[in-house]
Amino acid sequence: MAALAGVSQSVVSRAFTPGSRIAAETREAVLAAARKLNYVPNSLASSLTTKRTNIVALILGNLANPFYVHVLDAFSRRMQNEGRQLLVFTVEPGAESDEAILHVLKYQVDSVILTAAQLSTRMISLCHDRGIPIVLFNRYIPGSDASGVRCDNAAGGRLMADAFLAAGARTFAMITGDPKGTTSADRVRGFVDRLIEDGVRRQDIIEIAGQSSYEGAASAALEVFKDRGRPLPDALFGINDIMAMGAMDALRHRLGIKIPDDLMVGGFDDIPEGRRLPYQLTTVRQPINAMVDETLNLLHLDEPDRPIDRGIDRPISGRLIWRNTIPLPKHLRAGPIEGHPG
Amino acid sequence: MAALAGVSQSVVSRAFTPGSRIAAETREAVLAAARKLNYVPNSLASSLTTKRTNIVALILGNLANPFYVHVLDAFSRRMQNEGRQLLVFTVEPGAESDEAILHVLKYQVDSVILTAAQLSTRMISLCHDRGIPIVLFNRYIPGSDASGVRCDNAAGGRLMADAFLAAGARTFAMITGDPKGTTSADRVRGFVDRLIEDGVRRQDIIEIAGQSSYEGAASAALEVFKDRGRPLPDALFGINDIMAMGAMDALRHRLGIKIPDDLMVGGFDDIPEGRRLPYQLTTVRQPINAMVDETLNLLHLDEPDRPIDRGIDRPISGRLIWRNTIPLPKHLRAGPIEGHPG
DNA sequence: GGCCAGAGTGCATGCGTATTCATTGTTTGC
DNA sequence: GCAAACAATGAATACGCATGCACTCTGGCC
Repeated sequence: MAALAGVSQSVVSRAFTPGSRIAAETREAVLAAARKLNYVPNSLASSLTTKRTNIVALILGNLANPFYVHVLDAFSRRMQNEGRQLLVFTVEPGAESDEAILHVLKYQVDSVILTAAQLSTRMISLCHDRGIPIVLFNRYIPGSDASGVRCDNAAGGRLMADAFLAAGARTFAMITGDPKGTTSADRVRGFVDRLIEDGVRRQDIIEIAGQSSYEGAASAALEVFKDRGRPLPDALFGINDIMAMGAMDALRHRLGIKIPDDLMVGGFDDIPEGRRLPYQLTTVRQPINAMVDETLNLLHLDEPDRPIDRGIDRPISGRLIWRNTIPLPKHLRAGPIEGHPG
Repeated sequence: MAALAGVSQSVVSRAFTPGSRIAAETREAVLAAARKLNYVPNSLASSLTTKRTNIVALILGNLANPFYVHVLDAFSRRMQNEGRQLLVFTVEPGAESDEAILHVLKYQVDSVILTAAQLSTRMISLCHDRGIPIVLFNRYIPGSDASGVRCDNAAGGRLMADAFLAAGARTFAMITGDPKGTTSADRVRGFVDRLIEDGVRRQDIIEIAGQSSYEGAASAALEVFKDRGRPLPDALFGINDIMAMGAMDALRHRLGIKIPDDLMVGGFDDIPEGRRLPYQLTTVRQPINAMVDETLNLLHLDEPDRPIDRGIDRPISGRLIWRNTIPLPKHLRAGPIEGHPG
């Protein structure tokens, strides 16, 4: 202990606690001594009394989707700026997060951000009972107590349908991911609803189910359209960008399909990878930064004693980003379009 | 405290400590009670006595390079299997990690894995003095006390030179990243040495420096070759896959260069993204799993009292993976080639 | 039947810090 | 100049758990 700096342990503690009763010069002296002795306070020991660890659990399910890498990056930076760190838990894509939560509890994290798969309501109340807020990122669990931040996926699906319709498409395919997740389902719902409203016939909308990954989408798309197994629709909606990219590559390079001439493609997320030259993917942008902000708001990390927000749902609107995989309709060609390269 | 299960606190502690003196049935009873009460031991409190937190710090510099995402994923899975978790620290690419280490110390991590940028020797001894091992992943700091695991980058550079030479290239460009890192420099050194040995003239090897990212490589490559600013060499060595991919896309889509007909391209890392159809990148594979294994070996997480390994350097050989960005020389066309799609 | 070994348990203490309370020294107000 | 308010500090305690030590109880042995 650095009480060898000539003061009591209490004073050392106060020196490192902003806003505590200590003379400015004493604090300086203690900090100087600490620097000399390479002393760093043990924040785990302090958590015994304060009940705050400044550790936030981030449960990740699918690092194969770059979207979640950017989410991780965004959270990590924001947390670090506020003196907190992320404890990362990896869960197999599609698996339950329940076991991960049990480990989370051992570490006394201040709160939990869940980007992965499913979570039983039992685990949610387990955390809530201990005063640990959970925020579901980009998913929600119907009827549960957990709060969530998400893109308004249904509205985003509608935006994509609008884009395709404006470009003249009348037959459609959707390539969808995890059937258990609400995210994919909501996007599909908004998309289909809008098409039906416009008079598209149900049989002109086919669904292709694949693993939620580049490779999953590539092989699923290939399976359906190879050997003229099915006539090509006008438009293909990838339920997220990485799947749209996988499908695009497979169809172009294996089947020689031209995009957007033979087939229009739309994605969802607006991951930076989708902007790259081989893709130039028209997509619905998820406002990651706004979603991260809103998540941090719901967590109320600075107000430990605040009662936990329960069951709050914060849908945030996405925006359509026009690029090259859907021909821009004439009436939109007037001014410069955001995200459009030329 | 769950001592309300009819036993003393010591017994509860022993029930959760494998190998401690406790009757099997007592343990069962305690665990049953714990389950009923949703009790989970506070592993931070126990760290006060045991000096083990089961937390390992992972310092990341560049999540924009998918290679490090895969590294993160691999470490996370391995750690979780052994009951440990990763505490993630994000550092600006190219920045010092010193400040991050200061934060690391607060959390009393069991050890540190560093994949980012530079670290002063002062910080290294700071950790070592506290018994915290550091392993540098894919980098080393000459003359320092820290141990490191890395791909044999110089040898890998030679492999790539071999491949280009075998395919008949005589003029070369390299697109390089972080000038402060040893990784890029070693690959360049091995590459150039081999070329010189083969009689290539120095003026036939140009170096293009860019930000170590897809976008950085794309714009750097474009800058050099646009408007016929320079004659195209026979071959381009991207110091890592993501940069090779960026350069490929820019040159193909902006300048209409055909790969490998107009220009051969080689990468380094063998990230899964490089296998995708638009790239089919010939590259040097970094054996991530072996490197992760070796890192865990050096950490000796199961032997806390073991003296820290100092200054150990573990270079692991990479392997050339032939795909489509370098034409396969005739004498290699006999059998099936690993990684080659057809 | 008496002794001893050993298993199983409880008690007490320590880990490093935050915080309450009491104490001391200092300043303000009249 | 004196009382009262106040600022700064130290002593003591609590946080949740691991662990050394002492104790009890059981069974085995001669």
